[in-house]
Amino acid sequence: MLSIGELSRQTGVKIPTIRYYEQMGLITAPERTAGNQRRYSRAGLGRLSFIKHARDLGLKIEDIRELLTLSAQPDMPCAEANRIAANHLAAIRARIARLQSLEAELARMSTCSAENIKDCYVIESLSNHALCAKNHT
Amino acid sequence: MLSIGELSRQTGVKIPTIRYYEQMGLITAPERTAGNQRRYSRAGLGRLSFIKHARDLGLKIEDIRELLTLSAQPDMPCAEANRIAANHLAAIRARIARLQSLEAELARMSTCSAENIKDCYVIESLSNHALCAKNHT
DNA sequence: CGCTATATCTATAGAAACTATAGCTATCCC
DNA sequence: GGGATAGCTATAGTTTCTATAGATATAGCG
Repeated sequence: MLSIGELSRQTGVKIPTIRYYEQMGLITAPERTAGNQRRYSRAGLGRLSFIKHARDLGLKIEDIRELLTLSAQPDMPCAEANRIAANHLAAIRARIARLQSLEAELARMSTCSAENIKDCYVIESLSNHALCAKNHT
Repeated sequence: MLSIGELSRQTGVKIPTIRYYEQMGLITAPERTAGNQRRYSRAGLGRLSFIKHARDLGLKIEDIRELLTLSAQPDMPCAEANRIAANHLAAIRARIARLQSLEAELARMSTCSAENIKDCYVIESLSNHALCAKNHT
């Protein structure tokens, strides 16, 4: 049985965020001690880790809720889970592409050695329109 | 002179967002028509594009405010702008790495052809802890 | 010129996903 | 048993927008 603090340490999810998730119905309310403190089981840890992963990977709370609902029904076909994953795949590939062009741009920028702002790559680069259509979503 | 709607179309920033930026002091209040509607100059378009770029690239509003302030002082050294860019570079490289491992994971996931949830990659992958330390920030 | 469809205006509220605060209560450890 | 540390609830604040309502302006057409 884990206290909320331990659960937080083990999952990397902050304490108020755990309580927030409980309030949002993403995790089920855990047992309480006689003194009203939350005590989490191993299953609770697993579920929160699942949520943490999914959040880190950019899934929205509502998507996660769907996945959790799905995963609670082990005999349903997994097409729906696939759909959710595939949706995110497209979005994520777009993000990667954008970030990579940004990376190049920033790398160039941060080597700028101009003496003053008017010749600074950073400013110029952010002002420059030429690459908009290609680089941004 | 551009109306707010045209400015929105040309920059891809939504109208309420433009007004929000004005309220936040990121862009200066533009001229108004006799009937009190905003009319933007070419300079206004440039500035909003700058902001749009920076936001797309993940800079926080406060960072952008700093950059805008800096760029208004063309004789300052650009070390500060460099610092901001370099800061973001590290963060962005980390994000790219994470997203790439996610991409692989999702790509694998979304090819899942299990008949039902209990064998579905998507669910399993999100439940699996083994790769946490490596894949997530 | 007048009319109507479309665009803007302000002010306010709501959304998403947390994060922080205040004031009070449990637990743990020596 | 007494104090440090951790947890409780409820509420408010943060960030970056987005939506709505009700009123006004502007543009295009005949």
